[in-house]
Amino acid sequence: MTPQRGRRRRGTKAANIYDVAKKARVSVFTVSAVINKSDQVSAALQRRVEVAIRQLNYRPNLLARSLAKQRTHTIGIVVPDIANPFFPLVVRGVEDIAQKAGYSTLLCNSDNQREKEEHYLELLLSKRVDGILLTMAPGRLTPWLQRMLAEVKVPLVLVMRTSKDLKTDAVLTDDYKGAFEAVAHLARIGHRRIALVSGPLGVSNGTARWKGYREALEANGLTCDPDLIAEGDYRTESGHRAGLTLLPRRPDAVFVANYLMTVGFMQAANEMEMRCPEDFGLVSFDDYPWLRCFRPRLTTIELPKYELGAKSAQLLLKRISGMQGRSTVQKLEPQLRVRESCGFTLHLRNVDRKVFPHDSQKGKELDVASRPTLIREKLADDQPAATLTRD
Amino acid sequence: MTPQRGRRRRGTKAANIYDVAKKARVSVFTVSAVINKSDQVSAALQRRVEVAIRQLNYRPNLLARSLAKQRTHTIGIVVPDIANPFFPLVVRGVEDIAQKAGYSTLLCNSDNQREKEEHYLELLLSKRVDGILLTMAPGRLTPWLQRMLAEVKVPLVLVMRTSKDLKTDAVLTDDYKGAFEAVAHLARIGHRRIALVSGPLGVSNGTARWKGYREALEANGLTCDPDLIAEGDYRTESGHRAGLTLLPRRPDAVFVANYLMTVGFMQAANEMEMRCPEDFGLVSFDDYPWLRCFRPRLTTIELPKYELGAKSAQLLLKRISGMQGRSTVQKLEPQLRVRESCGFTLHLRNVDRKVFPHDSQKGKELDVASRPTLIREKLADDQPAATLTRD
DNA sequence: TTGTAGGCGTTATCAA
DNA sequence: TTGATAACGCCTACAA
Repeated sequence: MTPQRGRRRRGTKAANIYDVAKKARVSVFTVSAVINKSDQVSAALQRRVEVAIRQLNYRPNLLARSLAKQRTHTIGIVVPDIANPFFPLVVRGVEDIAQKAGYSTLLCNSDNQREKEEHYLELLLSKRVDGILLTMAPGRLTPWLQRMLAEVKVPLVLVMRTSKDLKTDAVLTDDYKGAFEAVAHLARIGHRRIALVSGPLGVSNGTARWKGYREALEANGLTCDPDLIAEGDYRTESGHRAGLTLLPRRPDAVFVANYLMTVGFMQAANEMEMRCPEDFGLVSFDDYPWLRCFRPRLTTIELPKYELGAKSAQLLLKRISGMQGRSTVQKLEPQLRVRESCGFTLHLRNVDRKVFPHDSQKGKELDVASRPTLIREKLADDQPAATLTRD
Repeated sequence: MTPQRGRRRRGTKAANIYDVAKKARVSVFTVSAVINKSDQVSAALQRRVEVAIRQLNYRPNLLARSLAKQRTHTIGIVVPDIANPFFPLVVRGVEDIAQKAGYSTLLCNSDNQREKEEHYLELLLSKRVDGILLTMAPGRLTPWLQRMLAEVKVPLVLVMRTSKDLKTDAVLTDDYKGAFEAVAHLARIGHRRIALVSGPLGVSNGTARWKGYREALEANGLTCDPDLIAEGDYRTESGHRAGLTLLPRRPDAVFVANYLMTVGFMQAANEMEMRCPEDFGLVSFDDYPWLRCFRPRLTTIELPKYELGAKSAQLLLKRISGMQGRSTVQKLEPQLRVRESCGFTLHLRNVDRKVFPHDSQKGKELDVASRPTLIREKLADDQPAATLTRD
């Protein structure tokens, strides 16, 4: 009993490969071969098929193809929140690489909630994506899911955060180092009471940045005062709360572990009528193009977001195409970008101005609240012990 | 000849519905009914099936389901660039609504290139998405694709930009009105030579904002000087170029049609050592939380980004579930947020200070370069002829 | 209530 | 080179 494909009510649905075959008076194999450019079709038939395809406005059904080939050419990416300005560039990096390789990207927002995350992971597995990129929510993975991910053998690459529960590939930024540099810089220019607005400690990079902070203090002979530490959740409001708590304790400076919390922190400072860098120095994590043109211009640790996404996707695609070998952890280099929120020039004024010939040439007062752009940048190039940019 | 489903080499591949059926000693129908909660299964069998599902770690293959049901429960969204800070919130709005309705979201970046966009649209059609959200690239749609979109009858909602070529639903912000308000505000506070950094005129909201600018000038008895207009492409670099071109012509103020271009523009101002609002007033389009805490605090036209995405998705889902009726155009309301970049207080200083009792109470000099937060906000509430927020 | 078998649109195997 | 036909995994009319 051969299936009676051809007898479809014409016009109502999209043409399929059988329709094309019939119209071109060939078999479905031939059509399939033409579609997949399998060159083992005579030129004559090839042309006939192509004509039929055009006439019927035929478009291969990738769903059916995926089912047959057991390959969806789709990857899933689960991030906490695409609206957190950190992630768009990461996702863009992913999407660029994926699309070049013929893959589509399914986007999921977990809001850092384990439940949502697991829901999405299951969904992605059900959709039979070829691979998954994951920025894990805090907390531990359900053993359930953990087992499932292992059994199903879908390539999985962790992005930005690692997990004890998942022994897979990961692509990270070196957050320990970044935080260390940030705090070391603050210490170097004379700050003593350095506060921390930390990310959630349930997340690997939260603890990494926290550790960098602590060890940088230690390395600079400063003691770690618990009263100067506040744990946030990487969202604006937690930075705001941290500011309200910390600022009254009069730290010399503060290291804030991500951009959104810095925004909240600055908001708190505004409300309390405290100014940066006059009243407190600040180094923020994660840089954005617009930070160069608003004041106070933030001193930041730049994280290579696009590259992070791109590398993650590249690794994932390699795994998808069968690359074997132990799981890998790549760490990308962060970069200290010195501007004025750290209070650098504030200190310089009292210390040593002759280092900057450029300064006197300009014949201007070195006013922190104005735009000492060139001065700061010049200086950046001479900074030792840190990776700096010419911003 | 019944298909011999059951005889699969066990262990190597995921279990399917036949495996479950066999293990539970029932038919596939029963399994399917259980999976889809079709309640017409006796409790006993139901339990048997559920046990089998658990034992086999069975997970329905949504690919196969989609193929059978002709429904993928997936929508595609094509935006110019998710790394443009405008879009993440839009996408987030979409994703939230979609996921609540059981839909997944395929993300595509067109870079405003017709070619990429069309590539993605075709891909989405081939993937048989149930609907498409599209922020169109400049220029006209290929007649080819145009016809195809019509024939294939996939619900399509335009987001943020309309098109003459596509007679479908659209959800927009009222950009004409927003631009008008922005420029009218500048005129109202005394600026005469008002420049424009426009978006691409090949895009509907580019021309809408441009028109708003022109008519606001007219309404305020100002003439439109072509030398004070620069067309950008919504990206940072074009704003930078516009700044280098426009600033030497000494406009009183400038209206910049989106945030990224404002960033570029401010960068140019920095390089030219010109200050905002002292040397030029500025109103930017599109607001962000962090604009409240860096100086100059930008006066902006806020666009409801999240809502834009959410409404688009809602409309799309309705169409997907069969809603009939003529195509719709929804316009969301923009909102003027007065801060200091427009030069408001600068003018106030010379005009009328008594309006602000709060000011004198504070016993402070009204210094534009510092943080006249409360003053500005107070004032905002009294502003007529514009939708304002208490920021 | 449960089972059977055809259909969804491809790919892939095996003959011819 | 081509053709016929069995997977792929699920849904669902129709039968029992």
